[in-house]
Amino acid sequence: MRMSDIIEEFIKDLFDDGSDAIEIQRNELAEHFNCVPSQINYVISTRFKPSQGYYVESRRGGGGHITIKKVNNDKEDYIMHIIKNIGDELTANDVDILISDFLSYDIIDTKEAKLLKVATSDNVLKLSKDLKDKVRARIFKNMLLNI
Amino acid sequence: MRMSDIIEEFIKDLFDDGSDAIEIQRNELAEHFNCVPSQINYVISTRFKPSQGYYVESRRGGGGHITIKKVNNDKEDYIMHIIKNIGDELTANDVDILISDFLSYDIIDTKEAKLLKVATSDNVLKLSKDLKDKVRARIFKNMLLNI
DNA sequence: CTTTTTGACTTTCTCTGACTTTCAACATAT
DNA sequence: ATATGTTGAAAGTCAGAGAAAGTCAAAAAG
Repeated sequence: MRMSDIIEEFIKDLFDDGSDAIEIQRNELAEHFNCVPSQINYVISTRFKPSQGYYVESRRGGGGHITIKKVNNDKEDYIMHIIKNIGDELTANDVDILISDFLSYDIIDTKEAKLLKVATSDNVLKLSKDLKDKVRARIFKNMLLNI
Repeated sequence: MRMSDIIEEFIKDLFDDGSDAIEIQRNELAEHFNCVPSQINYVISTRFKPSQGYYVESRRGGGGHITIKKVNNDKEDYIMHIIKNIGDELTANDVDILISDFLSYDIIDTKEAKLLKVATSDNVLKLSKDLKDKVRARIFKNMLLNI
């Protein structure tokens, strides 16, 4: 079996504890596998591309490291699923419930939550009941699509 | 973990009581972390730059010290200024112009831009002309307040 | 030919210490 | 009493050493 495949597998196993980001040290890992450090770069650039669902960051210098994040696209699936299930109308209360769900599933961050909430709040819309819930549904779904 | 990161964190924790300015003594801090004093300068110059929202002053000599102030960059002032100058109504075109200004001044990022735009677009609001521009103005201003 | 492996060279970030500058307090001379 | 000099206690600067990671092209393997 190829070195690269072994290293790939090793790195992927690091995600097994359920964390969505792991950190490695290039030299340390290279030493562990008895290969040159740049082999690690090779593995990362061929096996942990964005198109494969990973996002990579790094820092050089003393205490430097490489961080690999798993970007789960279940997020998008989940959002699409929600959007499909939101009808033509949405109350402010519905929005609150959805937002707190999203937050607890890490679908959105707190800033996005605030924006969603404020853009769809009764005070901001200030429309008649029948219009309000319809406009709110449209704004909410369209914003979600862009998160 | 790097020395610099630890010192950075320590200093940032000093702000935790809500104060917007803290004072340290370079030598004392260096001693506390068992590093050379100039390491403190390094941390300050790399982690407490104006672009990161901090303003630093110091005094040498007996009883000298370093003061670090948290400055809310004029980003907020600018946003407030804009909000005040937006009237009761706002067209989709106005929004486009404002958004591209914000982007070029780094007041918002592209994601926020998308959310602002989508939440205020004609297609999403789908309201009569007179209502539309009023609702749009309210949504836009309130979202801006939360960015 | 394509993918993998290797290593020489580069870039970035951190840490350190020697040397410099500034300030306040105290001392001395006019 | 005022001005000047001295000293010690800070903080500042800067360049070099060290610690990672990045790049790229040649060699090797498949």
